[in-house]
Amino acid sequence: MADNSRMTAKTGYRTKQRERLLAYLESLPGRHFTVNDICDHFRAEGDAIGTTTVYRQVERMVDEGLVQKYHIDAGTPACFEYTGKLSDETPEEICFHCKCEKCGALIHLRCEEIAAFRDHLASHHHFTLDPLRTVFYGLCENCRDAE
Amino acid sequence: MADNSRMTAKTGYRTKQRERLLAYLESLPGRHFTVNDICDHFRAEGDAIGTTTVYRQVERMVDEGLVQKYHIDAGTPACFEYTGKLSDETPEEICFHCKCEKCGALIHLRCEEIAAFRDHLASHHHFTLDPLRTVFYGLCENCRDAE
DNA sequence: TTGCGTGCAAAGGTTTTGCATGGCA
DNA sequence: TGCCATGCAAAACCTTTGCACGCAA
Repeated sequence: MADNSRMTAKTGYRTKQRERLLAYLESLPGRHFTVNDICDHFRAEGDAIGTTTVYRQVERMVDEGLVQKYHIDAGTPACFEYTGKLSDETPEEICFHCKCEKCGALIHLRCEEIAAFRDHLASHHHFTLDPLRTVFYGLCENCRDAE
Repeated sequence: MADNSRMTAKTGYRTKQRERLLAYLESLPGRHFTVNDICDHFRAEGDAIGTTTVYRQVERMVDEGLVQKYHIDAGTPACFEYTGKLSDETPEEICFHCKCEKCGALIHLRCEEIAAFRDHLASHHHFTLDPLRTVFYGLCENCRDAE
């Protein structure tokens, strides 16, 4: 590890597909996409990008820190979200996810209490919470009221 | 929905496969299994249970609240853990789970900050957190130090 | 020119579904 | 008896890999 700001190691080519993909994800920050969502978008545009390419490029962007990958549930496709390059020192910018067990709604959360809870876990229970992997399950407002 | 304490609606049959499955999971509480693990166990015993049946029974147990389901990574099989029937009305008895992504350690937590965080989610974000389904992923003390 | 990127096809693995049979109540 | 549960086979599904061709540097 410990390779700092230099990313000379492996920059990769700037292909047309990568540029289009990046521009699309960048245009909708904070929104979640599956690989299928992305492929559908470009197919609808009339200039499709191969599924394999999307998988490989998105994986590369995750490695580069431009895109976050979330595993919401087994059996469902992985979700990707453009966040831009985040510093390791500003984890507060990362948002957590709440998933409704009933209607399946996915809610983004970014508040101080969560960060505080994370700090509590670290300081009192020596557990480093991973916001990218952790999903809070429960009931959203509508589904709770409907019960 | 709104079927309260009566579970007369759908109790299901008590088949031999279900009893054996339940007895096995019950005998190793807190340990997690994949469907394949379970099938291998019974195949080794010489009296196999069909994969489809295991999937269906385990899913039913999750619905009944006897078993908890979570997944570590996309592309890997889902994990199941026997927890027994927990009451919805006794949150003090409910503990949260932290799972180390590296060594797989499962840590049980029960502290006031978590309850406070849960209240915050409910009052400020209108989200009712389900402690039985939610697993916090991250790094345990040892694995974090080893990084 | 060199070598990575692309995309089709096919494989890999997990989970679900169709359907005939068998067992519980 | 009626109906659910079982389990085999096959499908559906997400993701990865092999390989020939094309494009960036």
